[in-house]
Amino acid sequence: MLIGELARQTGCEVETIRYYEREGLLSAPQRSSSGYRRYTAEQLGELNFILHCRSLGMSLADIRNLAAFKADHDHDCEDINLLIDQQIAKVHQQVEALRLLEQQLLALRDKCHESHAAADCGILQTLVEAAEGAPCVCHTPFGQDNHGHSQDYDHTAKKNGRSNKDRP
Amino acid sequence: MLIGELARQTGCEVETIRYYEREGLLSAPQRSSSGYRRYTAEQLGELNFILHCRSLGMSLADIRNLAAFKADHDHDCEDINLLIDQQIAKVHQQVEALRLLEQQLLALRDKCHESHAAADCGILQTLVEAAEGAPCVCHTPFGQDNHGHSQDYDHTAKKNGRSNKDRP
DNA sequence: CTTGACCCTGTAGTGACTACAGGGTGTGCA
DNA sequence: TGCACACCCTGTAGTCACTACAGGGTCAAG
Ligand SMILES: [Zn+2]
Ligand SMILES: [Zn+2]
Ligand SMILES: [Zn+2]
Ligand SMILES: [Zn+2]
Repeated sequence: MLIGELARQTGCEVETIRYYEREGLLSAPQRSSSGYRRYTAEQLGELNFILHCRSLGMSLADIRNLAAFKADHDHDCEDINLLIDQQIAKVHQQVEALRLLEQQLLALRDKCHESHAAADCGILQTLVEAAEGAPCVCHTPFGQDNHGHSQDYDHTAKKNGRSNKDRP
Repeated sequence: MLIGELARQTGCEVETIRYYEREGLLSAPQRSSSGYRRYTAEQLGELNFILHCRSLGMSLADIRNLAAFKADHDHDCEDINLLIDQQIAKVHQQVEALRLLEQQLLALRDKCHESHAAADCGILQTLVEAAEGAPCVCHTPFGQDNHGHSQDYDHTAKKNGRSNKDRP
């Protein structure tokens, strides 16, 4: 099977397959005399495994780990569970963050109903005033006194909690 | 005000401020004789505006547009509403996609309860069998006959209805 | 013998930053 | 005066998971 056929069977693009090989996720296939990649059913399974994991939102690093666990049959599956649990936690946090975001955007959207000049637009006014330190519908949940607003939408929280001196 | 002070007041990192200037989001400040950037209260507001919009999940391109609308006072605010509505739609789609993802991960997690060898792990078995074409708990919602599974987790959907990488 | 579909490698681009390298500037203290 | 040290500058390259070429080679059909 050539790469184009594998791409057709998996729904994965040719360049992505080559990328996975470069990244060491997909084992390097045999080559024809002219250098064409020749795939077997085994590699079809390998690629489907990767695509399945990707569809569950796993990073390529996670998938590499998972593939290593898969190869090491006697290894305890505790690490697999940990990986899945971390993935669940990550996704859950993202859901929560995005739900909050949606509420904030809806509150902001509610500031403008009918068409008018930008200078009078409640949305723009809210954004400009918030930039000057005023409380805003989007980041002031419910009649909350909000001094020093600019520190409140903690954009550093998105990274990992604290920002300044963290080194990965 | 030098760049470090602006960073302290906004909670934005120095390199990010320079990045915003390079990207044309923040107007270029005056320079001291030695080339140091000197910021005024106006630019503090500009930066807070950007950070506020970023905290609402807007892209830098959206923020650039919004800033242009802000400058053009007589422009109709219809475009602003459109931008916000699109942002809401985008976030909503992400929430839905991630909620589905969470359910899929929980279903998969449910395949393993107690610690055992990787070879016997229900999670790994599910993933391997799914790669071979079998239906899987994560992508077969409810006793559904699922032939040709590999086409089902439509990885192309990520292009339009983006999955999880947007909000790290 | 040409057309066109397919294959190869290698490089560069995406978004929104982050992390240096390698240098210059300004202030306080002995 | 010398020096430490905090801060500033530019420019480049890295992150992640691809995607998009450029510029070439291979192969079967007509
Ligand atoms: Zn309006
Ligand atoms: Zn707000
Ligand atoms: Zn298990
Ligand atoms: Zn599945």
